[in-house]
Amino acid sequence: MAAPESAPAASARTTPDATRRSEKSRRAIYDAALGLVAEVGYAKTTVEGIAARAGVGKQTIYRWWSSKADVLLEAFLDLSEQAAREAGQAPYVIPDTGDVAADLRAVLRATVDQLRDPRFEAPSRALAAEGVVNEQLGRVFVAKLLEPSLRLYVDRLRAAQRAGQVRADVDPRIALELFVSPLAQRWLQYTGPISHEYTDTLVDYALNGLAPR
Amino acid sequence: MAAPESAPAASARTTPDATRRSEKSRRAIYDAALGLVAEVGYAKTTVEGIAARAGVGKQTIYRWWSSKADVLLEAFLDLSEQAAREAGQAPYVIPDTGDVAADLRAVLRATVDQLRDPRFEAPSRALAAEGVVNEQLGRVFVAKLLEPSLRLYVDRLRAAQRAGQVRADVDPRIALELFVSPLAQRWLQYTGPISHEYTDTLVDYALNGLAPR
Amino acid sequence: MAAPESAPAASARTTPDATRRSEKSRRAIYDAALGLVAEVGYAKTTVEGIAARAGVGKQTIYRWWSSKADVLLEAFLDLSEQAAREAGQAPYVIPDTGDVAADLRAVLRATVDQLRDPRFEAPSRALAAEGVVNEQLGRVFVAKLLEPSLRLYVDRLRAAQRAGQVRADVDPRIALELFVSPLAQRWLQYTGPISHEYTDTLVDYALNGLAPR
Amino acid sequence: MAAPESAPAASARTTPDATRRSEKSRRAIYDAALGLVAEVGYAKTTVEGIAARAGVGKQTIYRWWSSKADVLLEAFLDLSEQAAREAGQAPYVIPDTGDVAADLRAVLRATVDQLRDPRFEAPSRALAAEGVVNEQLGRVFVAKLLEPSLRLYVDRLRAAQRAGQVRADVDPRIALELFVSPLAQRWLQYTGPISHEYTDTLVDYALNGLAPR
DNA sequence: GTGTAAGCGAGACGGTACGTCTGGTCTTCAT
DNA sequence: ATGAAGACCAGACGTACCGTCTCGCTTACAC
Repeated sequence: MAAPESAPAASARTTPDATRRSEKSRRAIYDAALGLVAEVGYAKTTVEGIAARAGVGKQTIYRWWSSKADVLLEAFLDLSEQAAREAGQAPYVIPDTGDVAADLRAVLRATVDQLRDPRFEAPSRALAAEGVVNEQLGRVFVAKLLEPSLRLYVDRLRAAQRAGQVRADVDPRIALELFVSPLAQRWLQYTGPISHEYTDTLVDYALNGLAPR
Repeated sequence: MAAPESAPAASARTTPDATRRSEKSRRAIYDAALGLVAEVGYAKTTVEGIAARAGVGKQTIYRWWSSKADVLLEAFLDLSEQAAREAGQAPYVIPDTGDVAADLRAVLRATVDQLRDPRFEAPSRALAAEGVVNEQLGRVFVAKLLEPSLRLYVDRLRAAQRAGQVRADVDPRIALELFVSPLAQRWLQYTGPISHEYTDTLVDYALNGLAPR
Repeated sequence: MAAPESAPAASARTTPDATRRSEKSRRAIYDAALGLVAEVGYAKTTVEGIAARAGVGKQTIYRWWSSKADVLLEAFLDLSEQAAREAGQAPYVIPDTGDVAADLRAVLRATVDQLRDPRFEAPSRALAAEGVVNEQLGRVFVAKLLEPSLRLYVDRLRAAQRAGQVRADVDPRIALELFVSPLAQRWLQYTGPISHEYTDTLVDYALNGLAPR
Repeated sequence: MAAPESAPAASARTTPDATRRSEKSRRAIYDAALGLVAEVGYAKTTVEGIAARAGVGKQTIYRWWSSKADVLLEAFLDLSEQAAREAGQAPYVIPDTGDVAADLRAVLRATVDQLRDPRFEAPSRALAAEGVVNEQLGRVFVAKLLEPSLRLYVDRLRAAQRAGQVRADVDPRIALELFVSPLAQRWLQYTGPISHEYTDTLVDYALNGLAPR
């Protein structure tokens, strides 16, 4: 009797051959997806609309992705990688000038600026929202996009611990949330305005504590 | 002068008469909406489905609400009020035992417990997600549900300032974010596990600061 | 044994008290119904629309009539009676000048003129159409509106038989259809144009026969 | 000057491609439409019902037809063609035995039988009714279904004229109405019963005239 | 003259169907 | 065999009316 695995197309719907994949279509789909999300928002972006704008058949999308969220996630990952490459030599690290407070202030100010970049705003907000409600996507979003950035904070805080600027007993992964999460929540949930002063204040409070010294 | 038309309302599509509203239908719609969101999730909850489960005509929903999100928001507000009433005498205030650290730990532990209550989880997550992407709803969600709770922290922190347990120069509205936002983000975005130890740690870090004293 | 009729409200849904009926509303409903049918056609005329235009509650319509068709039928009957009263003393009879051919030509010419009166056209066409598909209404329509007119032809043809102008062995009720039905069909089904010449021809063919003499 | 939009179709909502049309769906829709009209009547037949019974999406109906009446008209035309093909060799002509009276009696008797065939009754009555009130449909109904049949009478009457059995000066198109229209009216409007005796009588009256000879 | 019980205007209600839109699948043809 | 195109089944959308059911509010008859 035949091995249960060797059947070419028993259960699965004949996995497509990735080597024949059209790179042009993939790019066009990414561009269309990001463009539509930026222009009309995530909810009004449809697979049909992406296909039409990309000049692609719907099946070409469904062949390679499972859903609108999936397309957008990959498109956004691609955009991020691209942006990272463009950023060039100043890459995946938080500067270490020796003054952890100043360094954190600087990187948070840069984050504030990026959160306001309309190129990123719509898709990242859309993905974050979908991730809230779609746990599977949310975890991928966090793992692929959020955690890599948070890891930089962990590294910088560890260096600060070695330099004696941060208590040795704090868990850096938790510590970073004291200034990152407030910014994230204000951005995501409109719970308050975002500004350089605000993030500066967060760094101050977090490092020095709310209690008097 | 003879008015040719007695119609008073020019633009609106004849606002319904709220005094004749069926309380029974309203309750049935709330229950159906919350039930469906809990069972099949927000995305698969439809107005048609809510109407069917509530034993109500679709028009009765569209007469009083403008969208699925609107129904769910009100349903959840109602649920919250109801829960608050049931909770009884221990209501809208954070206890003040004189030890601000202990008080914050206690209330955050209670919040952790509530976030895990399946009765609240699905609808509040759904509303939060919708609020991320739908600014109008998001602002209502924050104003009606989030801010009232945050205000309690502001009050407690101010008392702590008066008692000399919190620096007089900190802005309580920002300060509270140091322990509230991390919890919120972990819950919303699955960026990490939630536990009593975790929130205890947040309170410690926030009050004492990350820097050595 | 109790009279089977006198029961006040056993099974029925409490028959309304006709003595208290509002004559003003009845008239307003007739006018609204005829007006709407004339303006937007039967299909787009709704009970709701009639009620709104008549300044009347929907229940006032459903209290006295069973359906849109029923309202319109009565409205049209009322209109016909009114028109008949206006027409004055020369009413329900076909003139008898002694020349049956001339008399039939005259009355058919008058019918042609009436069929073209826009005041009658829309409602009578609408009723006729509804009667085609709704047998109950159709029979009432025929009994109340059509048969009384046909009876006049029967009378006139009988007189002609007595005068020796029409074969004694023909059934007048069938004979009249030879000239009435063609006109009716052309009008109802758009199978051909309607004119005085046309009806004159019908009378000629019917009386003299198609076969050579 | 460059065209800002490549969209070729300005007004139309992208006409569907008829070459890709599903023949299976078309047949299923015809069958469902005729079946429903026969079973529950025209008024209670809905597009939704047709789609459901045909196992077809609603859009597939709206893609190819504009309304319920339109579907039914085509379905009925198709049915008629089919019936004609089945009828086979005995086709589109009225027999000519040399005796015009006998021939007309025979064909009218056949018509009576057909009018009572329940397979035809419901849809043709429904279409006729819709045609009364919807002029556009009515004219198509007449042109496609009625006139072709009437033409046969015209041909037969002309032959009778050549044979000297019908007056040379009568217009056959009008003459045929003397026996066809009465039957049509009785059937459509329930103005009287239909039988072979009745149509025999009509032929007699029409050929020989009402006046004594 | 006052009470009571209808009819009334109004319109909310549970429903059905409308005609449209989108999701995801399947089919056809060109490359 | 992939990809563009788009027809297909499915089903939710928000709207329009259906016929029923309260609501107050006039009437008008009975007391």
